[in-house]
Formats: sequence, structure tokens, C-alpha cells
Amino acid sequence: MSTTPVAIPRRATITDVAREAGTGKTSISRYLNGEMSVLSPELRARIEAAIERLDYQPNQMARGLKRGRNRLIGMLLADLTNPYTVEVLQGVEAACHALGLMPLICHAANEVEMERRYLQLLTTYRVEGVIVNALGVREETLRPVGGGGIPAVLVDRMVDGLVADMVGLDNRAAVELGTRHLLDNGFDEIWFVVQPFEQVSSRQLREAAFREVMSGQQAPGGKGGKGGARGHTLVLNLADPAALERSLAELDHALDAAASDGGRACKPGRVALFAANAPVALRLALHLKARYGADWQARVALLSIDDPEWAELTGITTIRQPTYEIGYRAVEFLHERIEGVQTTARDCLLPGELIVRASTLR
Amino acid sequence: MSTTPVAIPRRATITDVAREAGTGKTSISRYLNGEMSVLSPELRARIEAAIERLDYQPNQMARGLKRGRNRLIGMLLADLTNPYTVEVLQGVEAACHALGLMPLICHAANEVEMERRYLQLLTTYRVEGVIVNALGVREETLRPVGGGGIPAVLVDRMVDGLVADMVGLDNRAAVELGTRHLLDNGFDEIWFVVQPFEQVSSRQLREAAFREVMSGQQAPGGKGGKGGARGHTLVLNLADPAALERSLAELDHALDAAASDGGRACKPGRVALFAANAPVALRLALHLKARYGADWQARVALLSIDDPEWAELTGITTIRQPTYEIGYRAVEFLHERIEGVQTTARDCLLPGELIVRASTLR
DNA sequence: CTGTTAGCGCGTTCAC
DNA sequence: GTGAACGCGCTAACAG
Repeated sequence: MSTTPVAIPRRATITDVAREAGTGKTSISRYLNGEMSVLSPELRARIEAAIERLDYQPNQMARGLKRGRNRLIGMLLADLTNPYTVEVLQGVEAACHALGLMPLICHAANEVEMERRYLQLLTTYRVEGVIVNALGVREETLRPVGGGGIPAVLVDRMVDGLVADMVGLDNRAAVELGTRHLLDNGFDEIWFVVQPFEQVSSRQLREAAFREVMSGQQAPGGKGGKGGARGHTLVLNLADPAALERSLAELDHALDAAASDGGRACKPGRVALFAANAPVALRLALHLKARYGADWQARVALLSIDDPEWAELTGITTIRQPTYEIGYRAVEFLHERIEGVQTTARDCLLPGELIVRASTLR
Repeated sequence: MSTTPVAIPRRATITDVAREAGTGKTSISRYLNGEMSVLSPELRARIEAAIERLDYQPNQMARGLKRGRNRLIGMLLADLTNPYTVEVLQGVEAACHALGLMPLICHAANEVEMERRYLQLLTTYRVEGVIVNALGVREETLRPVGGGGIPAVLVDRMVDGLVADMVGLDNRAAVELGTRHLLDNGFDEIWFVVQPFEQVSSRQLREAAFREVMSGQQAPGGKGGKGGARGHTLVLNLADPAALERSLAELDHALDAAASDGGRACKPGRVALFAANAPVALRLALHLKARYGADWQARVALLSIDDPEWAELTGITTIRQPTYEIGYRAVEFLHERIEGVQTTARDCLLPGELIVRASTLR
């Protein structure tokens, strides 16, 4: 196989085009920037031809260097494995596309160290702004509203000590929606299951909202126990196998107790699990299936925030987040900041949508 | 809220650092590039201090402009929605990290037009190479081995008329593995279900391999019908609802026929579905569940290439691709090409792993 | 060991 | 209308 080793033909530069078109760089630059009115039709045609012939494409890097802006924005993602993230990304991409931005996607894969490094890398590439779905940033790199640093918009989670625009789910409303649904359907023991939430604002909010709704429960008009339902919070540390094991065991005990409970509770199926997000829901489902077999759904109801692809297949009830819009809005916010908007930090809380499936219907 | 509008402090440049350290730009540059041996400890300390004080971070763009290489590579993805893609991405990220590369992730979202635009954009940013998980590129932009253009490595799918390194699953072996498993377990009617495969090489290979294995089947040593199993191919166009409907209806007919079949086939569960990838498997599962109810698995067996998160939950058998390694190797290949390696195009076919679950055990 | 000089590819005055 | 010259932030000879 002796392929003639063709030397890589250096990409044409603006200078090459100028020479080819028999003119100066200035005119080419003007052409590229659409200042057509300042070019004689004749020159314009020559330029067009030259560009075509050389297959010229302006070097964005050089442009950015000169102009001070490169149309790059950073997109810092905590976990691409979570379907939520991918969906948000779709919105981000669409918006970027519409606004002529190019997103640099950085995947921290749930490691704070990675996150730090990526943030630094983005700085280094002089991105004009960052959309942060953080896991632990407390960087000075980011710009608090009105301060120095690089403009940032938060998605789903706040960052300690950073006042910035933020867009995400209306957690309070979403949790209330889910909890009420469960109460209305007569579940009198509800477990809210969530990953360790000290560091993640959205998890905190969800858990707090759950406790609040449970403690303030009213008889919703006939159906459901009149305020008698009990709520528990279970923390599931998906990253720590040992701790995970313990939590799951705790859950098992509770489930057993509920099943063998005397009185009216002998009928199974009065206990429901409310997963704070899809990864948690999956872990729960896997565990329950392993424990109770294929028809685990007859024993426990499962409701989850997020609507992963397997939800429909398995028939669990979910609260779908407006992910696409979240991503889209985030970019819009960022774009405004980049353009210099100076308002105070804004919050954009979008509503979730309850999708009722068999799991929670009794 | 009157936040004092702080002017964005221009990021420090190498010139600033030089001034601050009372020296010339060259020394700073040397420091940055680790040429420590050429710097007096004293100067070095001053530079260090100055950098610290100014929070200086070299501008990658400018570096790239000068050096002619910016350490950027493009990663063109057909569909981030497919878990396969995300997994490959993890490998890519790890490898990039190890090699000091920065991947620009572009998501075509199954639209050829997007793909074209992204490819052009990448060119514009002067990426040093591209990893392509294509859907329809036939671009001249890409460099065939030994030709001009930008170095490219293919993942999972070939591209018409482009001779380039490629890494992916050993489709032939994987399909054989799956098919044999089904035959060994006594299924005598197997449907290979795949998306339209004219454009996608991996789908073609899988389908062809299936037909080949089925036509060449031998009595595998006692178990299974002695070469009597029948194989069919069903094309599922997930993008076209109407066509999808028709295909599914065809499948239903076949299933009904098999069930009411006289002779030995009256025992249900002799028919198995072999999904060419996870999206297909999901669609099938959803359909079957809608048609036969929660215990659809008792009626039909399902085996799929790809091992999505819901596979374990639902108990279907799968063939897991070595996704992480695929991504990793792709970057390694690309890196070599970037460094100027001139060998003929290489293929790296990695083996899949059969994960047997309840669905296909009879 | 260290500073000076000349570009990398491009945009932008500012004269012609 | 058009082009020359300068500089963006940085690296790479080339002197000292």
C-alpha cells in the first residue's frame, strides 16, 4: 500500500485570498464581515471566486484574538450519564445555534477535581461565558453579578457564594405536585429518597419541600388519610457502595414492617417511594426487583422526578422536567450577560409535568 | 440593588506579567513552557510571583495561532440520546485528558444538515483532528489516509469513500455470539430488528452477519433444532411514525402466527427478537408491553446489542459493547495521525460481551 | 542565562 | 472604494 504521501496543503489564509483576488487583505476582511456596500461589484466577484477556488475559511482563532471575542461558551456538566443532562444539552445546542455561539462541552463525570480543571481550561480558551451545572464549584473564576470574572449562568443547582442567573425546575412546586398525587391516591407512608444533599441545592430544596408538604398536609377533600400519612427521608449515596447497602437495608426493614403491620395497613401497597431524580429511581427499581421479583410494583409504588426512557416501559409515575427549555433559557440569559446586561441576578423556575402511570394508581 | 458596576478587569497578558516581573516576554514564555533549566532561580521566582499576583493564564488561542496547533480535536456525535454515545464519550474524554487534548463535542442530533455545519465549524476553529460517529458525512473536509484534509478517525460507522482509521465493535462476532445463544436456547424463529441500514455500515454488517449465521447454522451439539430455525429481518424506521407502525404490525402478525401455529410450536416462547441496538430494543419493548401487558417477556424473548441501563431492570439479554475502550482507542489513533503517523488505514474491532438474562433462557 | 525581533492570521484605523 | 500599517497574545529564532 504505497499511498503517495501528499504534503498537507496549508489552509489558505486571508493573505492568500488577497493575492489570488489581486487585492489587499482589507477588502477580503470587509467581504467576510458582510460590508458589501463598500465593495465594488467587480471586486466582490473576484473575491468570491478566489475564496471559492482556495476553499478559504477564516480562522476563528485569529479572529477571536483580534476582536476579543471568540463566540465560545463553556458548558460545564456534572454528569452526562444522567438523561436530564443530555436533554438540557439539546436545548443549549439549539439556542447556541440560534445565537451563533459554539458550546464547549465539558463533562466533569461527577468529579470535583475534573470540574476545577475544566473551568480553568475554559478560562484559558477565553470563553465568553459559562453555563454551569455544578457539583462543587466555589471558584473565584466565575463572575458574581456585577463583579469581575467570567459571566456564568447556573443550571439546576446554585453555587455557594455566587450570585448569578439561574434556571431550573421549580422544585417546590414539583415536589408538591408529586406528594399530593401520592396522598390523593391513598398512600399513607411515603419515603422521599435522595442523594446526599448537603452540596446540591436542588436536592436540598426538594427534600425540604417534601418535609414541608408532608407536615402541612390537609385532607384533600375525601380521598386519602386525613393528614395521617407519614413521610420519611432516605439518603442514598450512589457513590458509596457500603453506605448504599445500609440505606437499602433500612428501606427493606421499613417495607417489611409496613407489610406485616397490623390494623388497616395489612393491605400491601400503601407505601410509596418518591425518588428525587432518575438515577435514584433506577437504583431503587433495581433493588426492589432483586428483592421482590418481577412484580415488585405490586408491593411498592414508585414516583420519580425526571422521566427517563425506561419509565414508560416500567410504568412508574414521573415528573418530567422542561429540560429543553431549561437549556435554552440558560443560553439566552448568558447571551444577555455577555452582551452586557446589568440587571440583578434572575431566577427562572420552570414547572414540571406530572405523568401518571400505573405504579401509583391504587 | 445598586451593585457597583465594576469594569471587567481585562485578563492579564504575557506583556503585563513581563512588566510586573521586570523582565521580557520571552522569559515568561519559557517559564510557561517548562524550560526551567534556562532560567535563573531568582528570575523564576519573580515570574512565579508575578503570575500569581496577576492571576495570569496564558491565552490558548494566541498560543495556537503562533504554534499552528491548538490541541483541539472535534468529536462529531450522531446521537447523544443513545447511551452508547455517552459511554464512548467517556473513553474519549479520558484519553484526551491523558494526551492533553481538548475535545470539542458536536451533537448532530441525527440531522445530516447539522453534521455538515458542525464539520465546517470545526474546520473553522482549526481543530487538529476529528473523531467521527457519522450519520451521513461524505465530506471532502476529511482526510483520507495519505491525502489532504483534516485527520479523522471513524467510530462505529464507516464513511463512504473515506479510507481512514476506524474503531468499533466486532459486529460479525457479536452477532454470531448472540444468534448462537438464541439457537442454543431452542428458539426456532428469530427476528433480527434493525433501523434502516443503507447508510450505516455497522447496521449493514450486523444484518449481514445475522443472515450468514442463520443460513450456516449447524446442530450445535444436541441442543436446539438441528438447523431448522428460521431467521427474518425486520426494518424499524424509528424516525418515521407511519413506517414504524407498519413494521410493528408486521411483527404482530408474525407473533400471532407463531403462537397459533400447529405442531410442536404451540408452546409459546420459541420466538426471539434480536435488536440491533438499544434504541430499537426500547421501541420493541415498549410495543410488546403495550400489546401483551406487563408479562410480555413470557411471550417473546428479547436480545439486544448495547446494554442500556434498563436492561438489568427488565431482564433482557444483551451484548455489551466495549464503549469506553472504543472511545479511548479512537483518540489514540487520532493522536498518532496528528503526530504524523503514515501507516495505511487501521481497523480496530473490539469484542462484545454477552450478558445473559432471564429473557432468553427457556 | 536573557532580551530583541519578527511574525502566526486577522481586523481596524487612517490615509490615499 | 481601496490598501498599508499596526497590534491582538504569544512563540521562535537570533543575538548579547
